[in-house]
Amino acid sequence: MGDDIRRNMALFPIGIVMKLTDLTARQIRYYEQHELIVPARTAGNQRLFSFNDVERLLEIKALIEKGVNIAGIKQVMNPVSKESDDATIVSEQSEVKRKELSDAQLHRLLKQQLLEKRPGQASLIQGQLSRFLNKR
DNA sequence: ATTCTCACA
DNA sequence: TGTGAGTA
Repeated sequence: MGDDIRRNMALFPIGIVMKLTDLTARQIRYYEQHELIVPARTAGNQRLFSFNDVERLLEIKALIEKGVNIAGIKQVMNPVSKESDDATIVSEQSEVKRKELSDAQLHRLLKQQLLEKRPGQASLIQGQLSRFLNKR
């Protein structure tokens, strides 16, 4: 799997992930505390999430809605894999260029991401995707 | 304007 | 989990 790195590239800040997953910042940080996700951090201690993180959050959200608690989710979900954690922080550039990335290049990545996922989960993601793209 | 940690009338 | 405080 080559583009595995791309899936683990830390791209977006918590604000975008909130719109992407419909979770509150509180919840996202809470799940991180319980090691359900391990987002990367910028030099300024800002969280940077990857597609993997977002997908995991969507899975977590689905389970939570089914009444599963943190303990249960930890068992159902594979504990954050080995060194596959975000080592590549894509952001941390000039403000302007950062927005360029999260607009043009992001669309390209999102498209690829959707193509590689199975129809079932892909549609699930597209739902969140629409809301994300309608941000302004 | 955003995000972060901490703490609880 | 929400939310406000005080930062970076």
